[in-house]
Amino acid sequence: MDRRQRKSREAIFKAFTDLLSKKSYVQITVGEIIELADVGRATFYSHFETKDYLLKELCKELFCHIFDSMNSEKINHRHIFECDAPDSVFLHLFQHLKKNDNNILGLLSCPNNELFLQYFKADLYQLVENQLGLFENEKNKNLPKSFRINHISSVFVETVRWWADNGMKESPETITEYFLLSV
Amino acid sequence: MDRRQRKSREAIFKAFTDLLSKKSYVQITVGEIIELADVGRATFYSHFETKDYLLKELCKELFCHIFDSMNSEKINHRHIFECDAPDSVFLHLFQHLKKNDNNILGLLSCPNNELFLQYFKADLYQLVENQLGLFENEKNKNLPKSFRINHISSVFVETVRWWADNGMKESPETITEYFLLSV
DNA sequence: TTCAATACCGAACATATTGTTCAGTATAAT
DNA sequence: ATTATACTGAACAATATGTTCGGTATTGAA
Repeated sequence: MDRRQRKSREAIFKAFTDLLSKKSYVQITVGEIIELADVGRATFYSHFETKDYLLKELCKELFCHIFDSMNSEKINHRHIFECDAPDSVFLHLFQHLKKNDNNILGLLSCPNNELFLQYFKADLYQLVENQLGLFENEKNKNLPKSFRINHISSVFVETVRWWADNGMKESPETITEYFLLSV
Repeated sequence: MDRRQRKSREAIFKAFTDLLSKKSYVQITVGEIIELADVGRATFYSHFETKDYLLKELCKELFCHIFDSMNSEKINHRHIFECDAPDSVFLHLFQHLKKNDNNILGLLSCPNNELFLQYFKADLYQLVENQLGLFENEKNKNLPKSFRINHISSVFVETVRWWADNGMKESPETITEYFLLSV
C-alpha cells in the first residue's frame, strides 16, 4: 500500500479512536474526524464509504489484533505450561480488554453502540461456538444450540460492560470467575 | 389535557410506531412522522423536544402499560390460584411481548436500538431486583448484587431478542423455561 | 353565547451534516 | 525524469434538524 494511503488511513483511525474516548459514536461527525486527522474531506471519503464503514474497519482491525495475539500467546504458553485450562481463552480476552487498546471499552459502554456490538458479537460467536462444550451442564444441555451461543456471547459482553461501567476494579481473573459462574 | 393536544400526541405516537414496524429508529425522520401523523412541524416540537424524547415517552407508555397490566393480572390471578409460581412474573412479561403491542419487538431487535434497550433495562432492573431471591443458588451467591441484577436483566433481554430473531416459534412457556434454565 | 386562552398551522429560516465533484498540487514508484 | 496516483480544498447539492412568527381554529369557562 502507498505510504500516503497508509498515513492517511492511520491518521483517520487515530483521530476516530481519540474522539471515541471523548464522545459517543453518533456525536462524532466526519468534519471532526478530518479536522483532527488533518486530511481533506475527499480523502476521507476515498478511504471510507461512510462513517459506519470506518467503524466496521476499526472493529475488524481490533479483533484481528486481539484474536491474533490471543492465538500467538496461546501457542507460546503451550510451550511453557502443559495444562490448557478451559477458561484461558476468555481470561486472555478479559486481559486484553483491560489494557483497553484503542478505546474498545469506550465503544462497548457508550450509548448508540449497537453497530459495534453487532461486530463484536459476530466475532465472539465463532469463539464461543468452538468452546461450547466447556459450558455444557445438566441444566442447559437441552437448550437449542443457537440459543446457547447467543446466551454465552451476550453474557460475556454484558460482563465486560458491567466491569467497565464499574471502573474495572476487579482483576481479569476475578471477572473470568464471575463470567464462568454466571454463564 | 386539551383534546387537541391529546389528538396530536396520539397521532404522533401512532405514526411513530407505524414507521417503527417498517424501518429502524435512526432511519425515521421527523419529517416522515409529522407527514404520517398529519400535524405541523411546530406542533411536533411543541410536544417533543427531539426524536429521542419521543422514543423515551413511548417507552414510558409501553412499560406503564405492561407493568400495570402485569400487576392487575397478578392481583386477579391471586384470587383464582393459590400458588404464586416464582416464574409467573416473567412468563407474564413474555406473554405480553408475544402480543407485540406497539411494535415493541421491532424496537428490541432493530439495529441502533441502544437507546430503547437503555430504557427497557432500566425498568427491568427494578423488576429483577425485587425477584432477585428467586435466582440465588450455590454458584452465584457470592457474586456482587449489581452484577447479578445486570446479568439477569441482560439474559432476559437477550432471550427475547433471540426469540424474536428466530420468529417467535416457541411458546411463552417454553421461553420462560429457557430463560430460567440459562439464567 | 361570548371571549380569552391556547393549540395548531405552515411556511420561511438559520444551521449543520453528509457525500460528491473537480481542477490543481504533491508524492510515490519505476 | 516520467508516469501514475493520492491528496487538497473549496464549492456544491441534498437532506435533516430545530426555531420563529403571524394568522387561524378550537377549547373550556364565564
